[in-house]
Amino acid sequence: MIAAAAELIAASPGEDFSLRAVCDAVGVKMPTLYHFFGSKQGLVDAVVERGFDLYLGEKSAMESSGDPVQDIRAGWDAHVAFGLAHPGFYTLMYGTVQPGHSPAAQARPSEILRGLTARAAEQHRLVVPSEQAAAHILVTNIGVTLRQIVLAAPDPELSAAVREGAIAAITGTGTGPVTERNAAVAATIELAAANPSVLGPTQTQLLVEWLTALNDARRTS
Amino acid sequence: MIAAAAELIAASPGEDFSLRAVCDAVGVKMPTLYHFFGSKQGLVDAVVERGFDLYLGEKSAMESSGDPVQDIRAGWDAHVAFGLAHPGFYTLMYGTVQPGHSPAAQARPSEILRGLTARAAEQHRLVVPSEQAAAHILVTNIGVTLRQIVLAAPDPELSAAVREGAIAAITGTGTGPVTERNAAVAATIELAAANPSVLGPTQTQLLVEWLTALNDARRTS
DNA sequence: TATCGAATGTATCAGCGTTACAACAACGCA
DNA sequence: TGCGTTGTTGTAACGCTGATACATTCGATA
Repeated sequence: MIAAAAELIAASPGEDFSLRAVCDAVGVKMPTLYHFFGSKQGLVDAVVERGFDLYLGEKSAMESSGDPVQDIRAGWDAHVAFGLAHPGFYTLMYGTVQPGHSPAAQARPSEILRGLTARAAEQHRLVVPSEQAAAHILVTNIGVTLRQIVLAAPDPELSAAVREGAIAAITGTGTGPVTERNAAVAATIELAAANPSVLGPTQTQLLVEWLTALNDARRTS
Repeated sequence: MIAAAAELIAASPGEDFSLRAVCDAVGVKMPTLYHFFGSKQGLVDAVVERGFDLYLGEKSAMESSGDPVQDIRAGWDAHVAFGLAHPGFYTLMYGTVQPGHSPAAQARPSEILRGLTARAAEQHRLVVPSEQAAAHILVTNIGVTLRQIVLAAPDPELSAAVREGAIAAITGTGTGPVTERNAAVAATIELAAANPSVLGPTQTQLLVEWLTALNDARRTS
């Protein structure tokens, strides 16, 4: 039944859908639907929940690269790809505007993102608090995805530009503390992490560890 | 009549509104409304148009600072402020998801923004094409505004951080200039060489070699 | 004054989300 | 085997929605 509703939603993204159409598609009458979901919002919530399951299913399929910032990059692209592939779902998940009521299921992807920014913060690679970095990434990621859906015009170049801009903003490779001496180390870490093919993944990993140690020593001195 | 509709929309942002409620508020019957607006979407379009008029009215009240990037900053803040002040309007203007159909009135603010980025480009202050810079600013500005409305949690700090991140991304004050990155790597090499006790002499030497390779790879790319 | 078109009220339609109520099946228990 | 309880489903209806056909009124123009 959820599948039928999802199909109708996917068939006309952004449009509203009729409970009776869902019932007809399943071959059931309306009280049955109300017995299980209680209201239309209940059905929508169930569909959204399934949407997040689908999203997280796709996302968890990709293993971690070991580098949190690289994982943020991959997560960003997966986020955009999911939104463009399932605009109906995505609209319900992130595009519905009801001040105060935000789907509880949104917490799960946000938690993953916060985990990544927290790891990045542990490595002293963020120039803003971990929470704000996660919010920064999330809000720009949602913004670029929703905009592409609204305009019905995928723009991978814009998505990549916004992604790198956001990452640069939270890692401080450009904005604020350029004058600080350890900013140079932070920028170098980012440069190495963003180009793992130059030294190879293993040496890059080691390099990042060394630079982190160097940065820590500098901070404590 | 548009005012009455606007009032109802403002009264319950994100919610749908009833044409009959509008008619009752104005003291008129439905055929009158349909005579002037043709359909509900027609009324909504008229309200959106008025919303943009209001928005541009506020915006044009502030004079240009003479610096296009500073104007982009001011425009960003005005955009967010308008969205938070009139979430109902803003949702209709930028938050409705109907692939293919985007309000024509959106073109006006976008035109202003494109004018600013074009001026910035003339001054050689952008590292991306003028059009992409405008899209970058717009998409992040909308994203941060919509998100604050959805969460019903104004966050000026986040807005400012995203704003500076976006501006840094298009002006290249952070990510772009290769020379700056090379300078960062070079500075890190000096730092490591000056503190061989942190990693030990052998690892420090290896680190310097790697960083040199990384710097060369960056320079040639 | 006569006429035409714009503006407006009356009444109605199909469709929507939601619900009260009755009918039915499946189960534990005597 | 028979009974009652519980969970599920169909019938019918309510009030509301956006939208429309039709008759009517009003004002400007010729």
